[in-house]
Amino acid sequence: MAKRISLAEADCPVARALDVIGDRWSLLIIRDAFDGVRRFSDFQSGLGIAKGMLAARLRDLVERGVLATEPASDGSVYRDYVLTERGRGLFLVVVALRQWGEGHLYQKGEHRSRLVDTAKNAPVAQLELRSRDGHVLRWNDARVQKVGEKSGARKRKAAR
Amino acid sequence: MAKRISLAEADCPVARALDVIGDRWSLLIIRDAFDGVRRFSDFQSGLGIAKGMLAARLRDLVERGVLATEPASDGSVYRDYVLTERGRGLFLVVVALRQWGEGHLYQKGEHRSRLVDTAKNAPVAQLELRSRDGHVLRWNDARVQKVGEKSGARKRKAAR
DNA sequence: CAGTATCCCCCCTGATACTG
DNA sequence: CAGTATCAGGGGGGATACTG
Repeated sequence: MAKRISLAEADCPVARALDVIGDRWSLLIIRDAFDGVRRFSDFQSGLGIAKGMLAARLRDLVERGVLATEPASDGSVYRDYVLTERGRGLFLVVVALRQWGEGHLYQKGEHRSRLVDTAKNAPVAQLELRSRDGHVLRWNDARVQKVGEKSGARKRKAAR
Repeated sequence: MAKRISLAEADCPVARALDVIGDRWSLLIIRDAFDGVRRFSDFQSGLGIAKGMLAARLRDLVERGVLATEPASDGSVYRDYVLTERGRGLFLVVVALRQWGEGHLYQKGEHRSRLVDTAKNAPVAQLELRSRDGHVLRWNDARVQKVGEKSGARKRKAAR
């Protein structure tokens, strides 16, 4: 009894997303994958995660189509773990988390890192939500509606 | 032995963020808080979460400064749970997750919801990472550097 | 190096019952 | 309604040993 509730079929994209990457380790693995980490031991030493845990998380992420295995790029007998298209789609999630962490989870004077635009080498990249005509949207400006729903129904971001 | 590793002091903003909201429920609670949910039972019925779990998660989120309690707005003896400044900072995280879930976790033809700009009532809001001069950054365009670090050191998104 | 296997503890998680 | 208390199961999570 008391089986863990699956969010995979929830009628909310946020819930479905959390069903896939809503745990302590998955997004850290994905963050490292964005950094170019591909090998088991590199994930393991970088994260300080137990090998069994790492193997389980990698297996799940592959199973859910976020990562894929391919023959090792260096010709060894082992596998590389690389982001799929679906996995690369998580880029903005990682950036958003990073931005929040930088802005809200450090003490004054503590060491921190920052996203930079490699073209300009300018440390200024900033994640923003914009409407199509270019103005920045804040929390109060955005709501959720069902696709195709007419503007009459005034639900506030229901999406349940 | 084998104590759970805390990520709270990790030297990576993503890890710190996950230490706070890296679990199955926190971001769903926060999503509902953005929707205007403030009461215990509203969270509970909306999420289908066990009461004990919900109480624990709410307590943690308050403890970590994401939510705050205040006297109930309707004058009852109970408390409301509202987002703090820090909590509101998670808006883009929720939006990013939503966007990813919408784009990658639904079958064709399945029902889905969408973010809209309430000013225009246009269902087109899109999260993007832009450099300060306005061009959209993709994964390959962004790296992480330590604050103040000169452009010499060519680490790819180290941030460890 | 890249895992698998095993052990084991703790805590996450849900269910139910109880209180004011 | 808004929780707290308690229970029970399973799996997260780490450590270590083992295999190819």
